Amino acid sequence: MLLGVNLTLDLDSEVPIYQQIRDRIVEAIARGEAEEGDPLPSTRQLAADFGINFHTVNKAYDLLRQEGVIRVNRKSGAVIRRDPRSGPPEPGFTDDWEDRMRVLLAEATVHGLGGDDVVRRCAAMLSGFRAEERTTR
Amino acid sequence: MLLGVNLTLDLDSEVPIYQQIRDRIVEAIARGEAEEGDPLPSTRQLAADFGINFHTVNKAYDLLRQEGVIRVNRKSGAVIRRDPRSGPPEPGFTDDWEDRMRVLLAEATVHGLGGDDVVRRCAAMLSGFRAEERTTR
Amino acid sequence: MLLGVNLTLDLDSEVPIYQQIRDRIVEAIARGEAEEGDPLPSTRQLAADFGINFHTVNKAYDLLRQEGVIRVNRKSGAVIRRDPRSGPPEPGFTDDWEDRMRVLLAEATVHGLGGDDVVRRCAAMLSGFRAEERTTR
Amino acid sequence: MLLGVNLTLDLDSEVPIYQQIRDRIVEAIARGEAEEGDPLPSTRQLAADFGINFHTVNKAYDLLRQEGVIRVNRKSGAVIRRDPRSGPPEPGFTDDWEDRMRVLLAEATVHGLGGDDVVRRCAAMLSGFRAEERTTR
DNA sequence: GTGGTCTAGACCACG
DNA sequence: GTGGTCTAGACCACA
Repeated sequence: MLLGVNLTLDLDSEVPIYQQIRDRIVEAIARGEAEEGDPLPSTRQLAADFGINFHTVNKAYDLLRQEGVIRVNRKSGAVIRRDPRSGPPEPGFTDDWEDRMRVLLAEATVHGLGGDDVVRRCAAMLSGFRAEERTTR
Repeated sequence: MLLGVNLTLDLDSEVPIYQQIRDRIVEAIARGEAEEGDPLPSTRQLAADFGINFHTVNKAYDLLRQEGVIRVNRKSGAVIRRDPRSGPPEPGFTDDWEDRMRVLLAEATVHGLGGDDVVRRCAAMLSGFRAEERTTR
Repeated sequence: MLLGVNLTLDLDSEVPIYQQIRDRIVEAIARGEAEEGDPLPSTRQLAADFGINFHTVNKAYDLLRQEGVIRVNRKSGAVIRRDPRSGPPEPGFTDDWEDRMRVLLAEATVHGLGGDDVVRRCAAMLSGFRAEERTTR
Repeated sequence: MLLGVNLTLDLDSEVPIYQQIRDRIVEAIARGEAEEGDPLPSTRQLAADFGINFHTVNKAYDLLRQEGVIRVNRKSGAVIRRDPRSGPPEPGFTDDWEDRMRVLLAEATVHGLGGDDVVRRCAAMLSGFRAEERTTR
């Protein structure tokens, strides 16, 4: 699967570019567009595709490597490391994740999104991941 | 309701302090600890309580004001503007919120948190908000 | 304690400069020259002292942060996080450490350093740490 | 003694492959699995066994040759040069070795491994070498 | 004044 | 051809 060509970045966003790259790749893996062992574009290639500096891509890949999402091999570049359904999360991840989720849920609540509505939207997005997964495979 | 005394900030976190203040206040409102019209602590008061610069608190309040969560009067200071169940979210909010939620959900999926587990945790946190709400009123 | 002025770097070494900075700081902490909460020089300051780029120092500090050795605070810069005697090592550290130690011990053995000699030298270096610790405090 | 079949390499490790080969061979010699004059597998043979480039193996052997661990004859290939107990280390080796050991010991100290614990682990690994040595001969 | 981000370009290590 | 290191300088976010 050719990852990288279908990423959409907003170079003017306040969200750092390297963070956007990381987010898009995590989403792509969740959607099942890339599975364990699949290669990512080379840092310089991806940088050229988006007209950004390769160091920026490098930082995104390094972040993904620290998170255990990809492996970086000197020869073949970066490849997907984790399969979406490869066991329970690392201890420590869930706590941090719940903290961030709590803020996001509180925000929805404060802005008038009902609890049922929120849960429905989350479930929809999650099954959206699985639906794409079935299609692209 | 005395908001502010029970805020917990981590001055060494990588999350900006003004963001933490904003997050804690949003959470408190979601939990129903403050309703429309309730006053927030003065910026100088809150800054003194935590030994931080009052400009930092100012920035947090300004962010909340931009988000439509509080109103700032010259005389009476900052007060809660919205009630958690006072109507549907502003147009534009939901799109942005879903973008951020999608990243968080993808992250959970990639790290091996099952969709059912995720939905269950979200629902639990949301009903946690409502439970506290009932108690504190 | 003024850390940084007494670091010695070899800019021509094959060992990356950022790695040398990291190593020297770890050694200084082991020797007790800096304890929990002590500040490190600012990245730009340390870079200027050695005539190197601040990005290089940045990378060293980032490495130390990932290892849990320092905290990086937006206001006050980097400070020592771990105290040399603050509890057992993280799980996973020891395995990796033993792998590296095994190679070093094998190397000594192959080059004719006797096991007793090796153990004696290690013990001497370790008590050297403690001795300095006692002196500088 | 058939060296090479029991080497375990991690092609995805951040440690260069040639370095891993060198490390494994040094460990094998320390364990007494090979003594002075014993042949190493041919570079092409070893490369084929692991599906790696034979230049990589070449680099590892060249490194070992520079370190004085093996001799390379045009005809008979690479053979072990030193016996683990064939005399004192070369001048210069010990200084360099102690520098690297100091870093490793400092790291253990900083991460909370006690000095006694460290010495005990080192002694255990060293006698592990000698135990295997006795068995395999 | 602190660290963080991004760009740009050079050189090296690895395989 | 791949990633890693280092340099250099600009601009921004945070407190």
